[in-house]
Amino acid sequence: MTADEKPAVASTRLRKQGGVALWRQIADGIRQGIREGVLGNGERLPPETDLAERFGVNRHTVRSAIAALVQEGVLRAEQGRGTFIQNKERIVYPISKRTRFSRGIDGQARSTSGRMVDCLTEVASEIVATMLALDPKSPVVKLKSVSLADGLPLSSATSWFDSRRFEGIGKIYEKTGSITASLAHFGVEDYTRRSTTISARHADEIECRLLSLAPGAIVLVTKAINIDASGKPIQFSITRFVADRVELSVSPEEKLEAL
Amino acid sequence: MTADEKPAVASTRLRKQGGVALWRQIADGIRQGIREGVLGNGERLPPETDLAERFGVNRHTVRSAIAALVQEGVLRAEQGRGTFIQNKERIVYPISKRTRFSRGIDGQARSTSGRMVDCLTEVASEIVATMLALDPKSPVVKLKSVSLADGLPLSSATSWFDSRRFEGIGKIYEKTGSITASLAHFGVEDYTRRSTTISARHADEIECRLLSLAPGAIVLVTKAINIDASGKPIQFSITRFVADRVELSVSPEEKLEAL
DNA sequence: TATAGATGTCTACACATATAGACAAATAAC
DNA sequence: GTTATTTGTCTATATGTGTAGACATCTATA
Repeated sequence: MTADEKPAVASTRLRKQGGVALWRQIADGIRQGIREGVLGNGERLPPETDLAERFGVNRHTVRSAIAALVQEGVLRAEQGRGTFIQNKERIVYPISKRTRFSRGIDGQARSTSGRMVDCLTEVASEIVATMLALDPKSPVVKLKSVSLADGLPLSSATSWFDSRRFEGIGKIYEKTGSITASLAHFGVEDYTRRSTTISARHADEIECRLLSLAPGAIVLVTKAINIDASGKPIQFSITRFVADRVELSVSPEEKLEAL
Repeated sequence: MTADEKPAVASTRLRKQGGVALWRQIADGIRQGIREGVLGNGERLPPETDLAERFGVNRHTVRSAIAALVQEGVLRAEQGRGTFIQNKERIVYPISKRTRFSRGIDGQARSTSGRMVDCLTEVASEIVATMLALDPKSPVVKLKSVSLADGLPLSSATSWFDSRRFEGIGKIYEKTGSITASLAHFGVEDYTRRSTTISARHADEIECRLLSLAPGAIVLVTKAINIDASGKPIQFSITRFVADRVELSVSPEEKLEAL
């Protein structure tokens, strides 16, 4: 245990003049290193001078990065002692034929909840009408919500439902905080996922505010269609997951459960 | 056609002091707008003065953003005429039980190819050994490759194979440019995907170089295990997709084909 | 108590980013 | 040809980012 210690924080070489400040690249790097389990909860980060040398930058630059992460709640700095990890594991969110929010992250977080942000009835756009197999310009309910795990925002979702079939679903969701429970209220005993597409991009200002993210954060975007037992689409939703806190897992179907 | 025109480019409000330069945020915004189909191929971008007003920044800042996108090949600027979209559709990459690269994006690109970057035999890390169900420290073949569609880099993958079973797979892949063909060479008639996890992060310097990306670009990272007909893991791979050029699609299993 | 090691604060300077304004050069329409 | 529109280039200035060094302050330990 004398020569070279464990890497602790990966130092992939950084680049200037790319429009992304060095301190932000370093902050992202440290955050990612933590989420990938290089450093565990409560452990001490290497000293600022070490990090500066490792990343090949000035100590002040590292301090800017740390300051940002402290602001985010990822790190905790104590003068004279060091800087420590203040953190949770990245939650694995399974995507399968029977994807459900609360069931999916069950056991990974102490508490989960959904909060309604907005709900209104509107005329279906072309895309929404297609996704829900409705006539063009049918009335639809648009429900925007935020899901939390242990009090931290995990995702923000916008869902569309056939207004004629699910009128007032917003109020039910507001009470229950669960899509599954809300659909059950309208007689949907079971539903399955027909398709999911996944992409990734930077979070915009609204998402940053809604999900408590730092500028430049990444969101995983899923577009999904849920169908009822008869195969009719009942929900089209676009969900934005906080990429730093979530990992999507595409598993084989739960074959037996459907019987 | 007098009052308000179509939005053309979404102008979600920008933020300073976030460590990400305004011109980069604008570049990302325009690029995303294009990929989401707000503006079609060959169409003209609004004039720089308009964009500057729309984004609430100086014209020079917009010009920096456009310059970056021209460098990337997303836009083409012509003095006196305007700035035009120079673009391809985002390719949909399906992930299912029978995921295969060339088959997946078939029809979406005129040509697809795989190029080997590196191949070496190493001792399995703990993770790789677990994923391939091998004894700890077994010898494994590590194969790094880049996949292209129409000549543009689409993804970069690192795959591990049991060295005892697939010795020399690197040379076969180098010739064929196809994992499926290479596996077939070792008697693997068929294989299926057991699991896939998906996450997203910023590309590091190596990935930027390998995939011709601008700094700050996003990669979709999938970790997947493929198994043979008997259920034994034969390939563990980490693939980094260019988020701007790819959308992952999680579809229901192709039920009948397996019969 | 003294010392080493860690974070916190300050100054000074170089370079990148953003704003502001003016004008040149190419294109299209009249 | 003239004009309006649009991209390209230049200067100047203010602010943000990164480097460099010095020193203060807190903590743990000898």
